[in-house]
Amino acid sequence: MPRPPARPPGEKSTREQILDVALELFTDVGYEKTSLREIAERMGFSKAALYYHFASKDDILMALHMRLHELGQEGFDQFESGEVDPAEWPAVFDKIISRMFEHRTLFMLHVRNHASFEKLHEKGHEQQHVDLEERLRQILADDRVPLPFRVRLACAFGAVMAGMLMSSDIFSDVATDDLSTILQGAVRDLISPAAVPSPA
Amino acid sequence: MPRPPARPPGEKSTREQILDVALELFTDVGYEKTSLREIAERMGFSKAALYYHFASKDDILMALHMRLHELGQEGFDQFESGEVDPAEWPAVFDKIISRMFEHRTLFMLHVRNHASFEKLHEKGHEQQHVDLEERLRQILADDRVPLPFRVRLACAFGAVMAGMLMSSDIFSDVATDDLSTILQGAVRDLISPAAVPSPA
DNA sequence: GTCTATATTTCGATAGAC
DNA sequence: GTCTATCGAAATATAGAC
Repeated sequence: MPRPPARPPGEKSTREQILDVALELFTDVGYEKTSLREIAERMGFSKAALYYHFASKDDILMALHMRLHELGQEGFDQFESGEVDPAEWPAVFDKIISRMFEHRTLFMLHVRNHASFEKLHEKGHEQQHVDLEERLRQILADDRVPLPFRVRLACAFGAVMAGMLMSSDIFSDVATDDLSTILQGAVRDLISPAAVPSPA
Repeated sequence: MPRPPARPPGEKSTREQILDVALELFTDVGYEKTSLREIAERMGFSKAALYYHFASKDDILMALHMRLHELGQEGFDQFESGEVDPAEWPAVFDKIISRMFEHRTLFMLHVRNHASFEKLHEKGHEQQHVDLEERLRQILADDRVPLPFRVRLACAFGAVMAGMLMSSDIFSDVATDDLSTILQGAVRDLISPAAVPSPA
């Protein structure tokens, strides 16, 4: 079989470098507004060269989608395995928040380009994988969990997103560890069982 | 002076109708992906007719920006007027959440098209008004307020956003009043003074 | 206020040489 | 793996009639 590497260790493949550049541009310029010419320019080669590494522009976006998807698998597996025990959620969330922080750009990419990702889903790019967003949707729609709890769970994700968003902006001075700790405390107040009134 | 109306009461002007259509399309298709042809089609007239009501595509987006901006003025004025008394914030937030809920699409438009709005700001579309986002930024950057509190304030906005996002999706069955109440409770847990540990 | 027709630009994608 | 050159599609915007 063909062996791809023969690359100095610790050095990224051209393909991965393209994805890094695309991630940055797509996130703060927007997917539609970012042209392949712009990506190629930053990479130091021509637009056509991109087509050696990716079949299309959509293909680049899809590759970034997979990055997040693989990341999310582990996190969500913890959530869904076994029974839903709300008492455990804060602890589980602590880990999830840390992981989200490490790859916050990836999350922001999705928030900021929601429409483009939906188009991707509709088009021929059918994949047999269960979408990350779809899994969250299922958890939030689970009738066995009281509604206030589920809403607060959604809020928790939103809160972390907002914190991450600001971390690269207003709170950029603050150490990410401190920020992460504050966020964990906030999420605890949101979804710890004591905070959620049980329905009548 | 010229008088515009002569329109049956309760009926919206063509300009406002265009904005309504644009708001919907920009929000769930995306600003860049939405073509003027698509807007015109829904309006029942041709693309060129749009240019009678708006100078450019950007001009439509700007008009929608102003809608949110006017909305935000009142809310933020409460926040900034007088001293910053954290004890009052939860009460103030209750009102703000209600207002945000009424116009949630407008907020989602901004979240989902952040890059496009930034472009608008850079371009020649200089306006003398203080941007809504800029005002929030200033509040969150105010050193007189302890950091954990400010981060939690950011979280509160994120939480409400997430709740609103889901309200048109997973929680679409739930009455908006119920949802609003749950959100208010969640925000209280996030930013009530008791919840925030005072710094050492 | 709305139309048809068209100018202009930009972009994604392909072909084929090296 | 990267290049130059180019095609074809689609979009914004304008001109001028009605």
